[in-house]
Amino acid sequence: MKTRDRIVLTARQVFNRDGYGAVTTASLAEACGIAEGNLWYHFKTKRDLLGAIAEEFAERVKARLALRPSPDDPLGSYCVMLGALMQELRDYRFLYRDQQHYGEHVEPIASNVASWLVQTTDRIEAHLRSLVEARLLDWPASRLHDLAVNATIIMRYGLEHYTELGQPQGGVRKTLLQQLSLFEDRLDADAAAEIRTEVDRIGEEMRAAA
Amino acid sequence: MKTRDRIVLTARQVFNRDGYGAVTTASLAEACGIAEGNLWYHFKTKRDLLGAIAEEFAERVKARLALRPSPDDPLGSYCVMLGALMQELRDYRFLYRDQQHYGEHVEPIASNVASWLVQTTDRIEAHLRSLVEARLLDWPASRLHDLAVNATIIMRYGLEHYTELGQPQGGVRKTLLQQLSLFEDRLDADAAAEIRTEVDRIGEEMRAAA
DNA sequence: GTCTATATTCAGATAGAC
DNA sequence: GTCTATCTGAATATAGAC
Repeated sequence: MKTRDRIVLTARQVFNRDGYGAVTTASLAEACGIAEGNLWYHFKTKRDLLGAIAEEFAERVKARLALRPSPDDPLGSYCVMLGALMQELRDYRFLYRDQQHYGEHVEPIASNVASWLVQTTDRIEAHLRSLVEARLLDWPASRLHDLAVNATIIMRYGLEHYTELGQPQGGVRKTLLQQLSLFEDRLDADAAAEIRTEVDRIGEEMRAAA
Repeated sequence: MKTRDRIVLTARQVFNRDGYGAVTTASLAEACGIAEGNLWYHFKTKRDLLGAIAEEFAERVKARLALRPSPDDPLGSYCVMLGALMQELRDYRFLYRDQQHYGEHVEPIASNVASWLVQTTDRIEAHLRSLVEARLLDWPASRLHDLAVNATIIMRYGLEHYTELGQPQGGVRKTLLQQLSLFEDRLDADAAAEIRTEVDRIGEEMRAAA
């Protein structure tokens, strides 16, 4: 693996763990196993390194927003979207969390974050509507948007919530189950069981890769 | 107003606006209209100043957690709790938001935050149960806890959510309405109307005091 | 209690050898 | 491309006069 790529990867991990502001270039170089000066060869400023991570992030967001509901398999495609969203939230957690600290002017995030959030809710709403159309979910169309907004907030902040509770272990699974609780009672029983199975699988998979 | 109190008040405001880490002691002194050296007379370190704010905060949390449902007026006492919670979230926003940056070791927050959060959910659940018992809300007891957790997350992170959406104006009102959408369809129509009236009042009051 | 002047610390960044 | 040595600037904090 190229040194530059290793820096980007390592930086993302330590930023997620310790926070962008708390990570010094000295400690980052040590974590990468290179001299601090070498960092400045690959990235002219700490902010440039952040920009490289931000571009990676933008690609992931775009790919995730492309995950639309499939008419053949509304349940499966919904679960795929859930997995991609939670993985993104965990892998780029510091970007979601430390905005205040690294400042608001990191492109391409700054000019897109509001739009991405709107689209995220929009996709969630589309998936839920697809479940309604397949008669797996009994939910009035007029209240679908509110449900999607609630699901967005629960998932967006779920990991932070369980960390604050002092129970970060299995946060992905807990977050997804909490989101499910928004509408599980109106869900077809078999569909609910299938989602729960998928949630356990996603939670397990992401616990392993943590 | 004593200089010390003015420092604590001003610091809270600029920390909320700019973030704890982004506020330098120089800029804080300027905002207070005093010399920087004077700051060090009143507080030995920046962290001590943070501690003073944190103690104020702890008092507010305790007072808010004491707001239990009243059997005489379940609806009114619920609305009072909502108002107190949102005001606390807005007045001490940076404490909720910047934890990563100021570090986790600020007492009395560090050792209490998890417990406070549990109790917050517990109180919300008690208020909702009280609405159920008064037959104003139709909600199964078995799903009451999930509802309370969802309401907690929505309110805890609502202001951040609308800020991220680029729509911070009226965030308190929007957050409370979003929380209401979790269960409004199962709520007695008159009760729902009364809550909406109160939400508008709280939102207006807190917009004025911003 | 409040001020001005100064000290300390350290993170971010540069220079130049290898 | 990587290293060591060094610089700069800003933020926190101290000293001591008023």
